[in-house]
Amino acid sequence: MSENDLKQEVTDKYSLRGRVFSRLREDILSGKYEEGEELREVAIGEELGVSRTPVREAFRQLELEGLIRIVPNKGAYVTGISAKDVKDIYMIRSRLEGLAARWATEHITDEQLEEMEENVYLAKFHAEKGHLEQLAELDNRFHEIMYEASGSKMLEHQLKDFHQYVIRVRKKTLSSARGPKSNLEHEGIMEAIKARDPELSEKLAHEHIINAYENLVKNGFA
Amino acid sequence: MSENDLKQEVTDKYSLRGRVFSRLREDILSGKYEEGEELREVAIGEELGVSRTPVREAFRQLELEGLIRIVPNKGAYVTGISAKDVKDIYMIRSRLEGLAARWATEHITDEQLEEMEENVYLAKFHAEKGHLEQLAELDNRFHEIMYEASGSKMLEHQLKDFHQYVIRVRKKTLSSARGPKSNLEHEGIMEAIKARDPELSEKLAHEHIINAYENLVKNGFA
DNA sequence: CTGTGTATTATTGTATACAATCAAACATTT
DNA sequence: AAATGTTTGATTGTATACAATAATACACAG
Repeated sequence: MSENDLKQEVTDKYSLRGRVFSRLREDILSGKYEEGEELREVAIGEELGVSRTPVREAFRQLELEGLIRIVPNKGAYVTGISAKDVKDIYMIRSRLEGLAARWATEHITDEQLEEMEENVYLAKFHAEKGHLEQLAELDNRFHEIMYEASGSKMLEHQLKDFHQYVIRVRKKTLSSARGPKSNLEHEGIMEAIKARDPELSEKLAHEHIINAYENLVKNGFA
Repeated sequence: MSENDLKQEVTDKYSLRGRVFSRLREDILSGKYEEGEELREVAIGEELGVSRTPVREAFRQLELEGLIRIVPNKGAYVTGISAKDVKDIYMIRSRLEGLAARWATEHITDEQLEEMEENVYLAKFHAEKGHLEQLAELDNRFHEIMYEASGSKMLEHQLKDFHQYVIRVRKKTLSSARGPKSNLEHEGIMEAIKARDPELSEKLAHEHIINAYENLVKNGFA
């Protein structure tokens, strides 16, 4: 719910521009458009059945989201992320996720905690079955719950912005099978939150992201 | 230099849209347009002598920057920042500035270190003279140097995004005279960087932002 | 007088027409 | 043949015209 809360502000999915924005966003993150590829206004417009105007406006937004780079009078190009960028992102996230965990410890509601428990429980099931797809989905959701539980729109916004990069990186590394271990760490964070121990939850959430990054490196990411 | 580096990508100051964007940004941050005020496309366009098209595109960008909020089919409104938002921003910044200081310790160049020393030295002078305007300017610049010295475009981008909020808050509190104390803390951070002590520089930079926030609260910010 | 429905008007959303810019192919000169 | 100038086509930048939407004022029924 709160997922859409923020997004709708920005994407406005009932306007053409909003639909173009969402669609392009998806297509870039899913890898349909590759790094460095040029996006032409008319081509995109024709493909989606709209004029250049909404496409251009969507471009401006995608640029600020960091997904494309617009060179004046030339064109729009899908941005690449360097290995250094990825490392920086994970390090920044490690700090912010720690903060989110701390705040979640202080503000989480009973409903949110319940969803978290359900999430961890379900993930354990899918981990045993080897359902990587569902596992990735639950992983994403776990973090979102924590962002929402932090009670900070500002922090939630920041972290969700980063999340798109994480998705892109996952596509590249073909979602390495860290699932089970990741879920164990989620459980640890959750227990710290339940125990109302902000110090511990922050520490664990911080380490969780560091571990995720190290796994990424181990699995051959540049 | 690197200041414009990032900004130009986004603002493109030689296009009408870029000029509209920069101008509106300034006007909102300077307080010309107040919180909640509605911005009409034609009115802004007429004032700046351009059509609605570049204005609309600028609006989309300002929305993602968090300066205005666009309600579909209704209008664009200057966003307000709540006391809670300000607190969250400072807490988030405290983490990220700490990280910036740590990375700066590892990557700072001789030139950057020199500019930092000059900055602290000059600030000491202006602090004695009571030149609040220059002091604020040098304060901003100190942080920018640190961002640049961090060697991380990602982190630099994040922190500069937040900076606009800091400017807005300053306008509200009429820049309380924390100048001298702040500069002393800058000096401490710089010394830690010079001593190549990432642990210490991170800790000091972190505390620096916390102190800035507490001063804000003490000086009557809600 | 109150509440509801309708017309009016202002404003945003989208499409299109025109201007400016850039890149590449071609021609021209040395 | 190499370097430079020029034309051409494609693409973005901007302005304007038209469509859709929302808020307001007003009329009218109860």
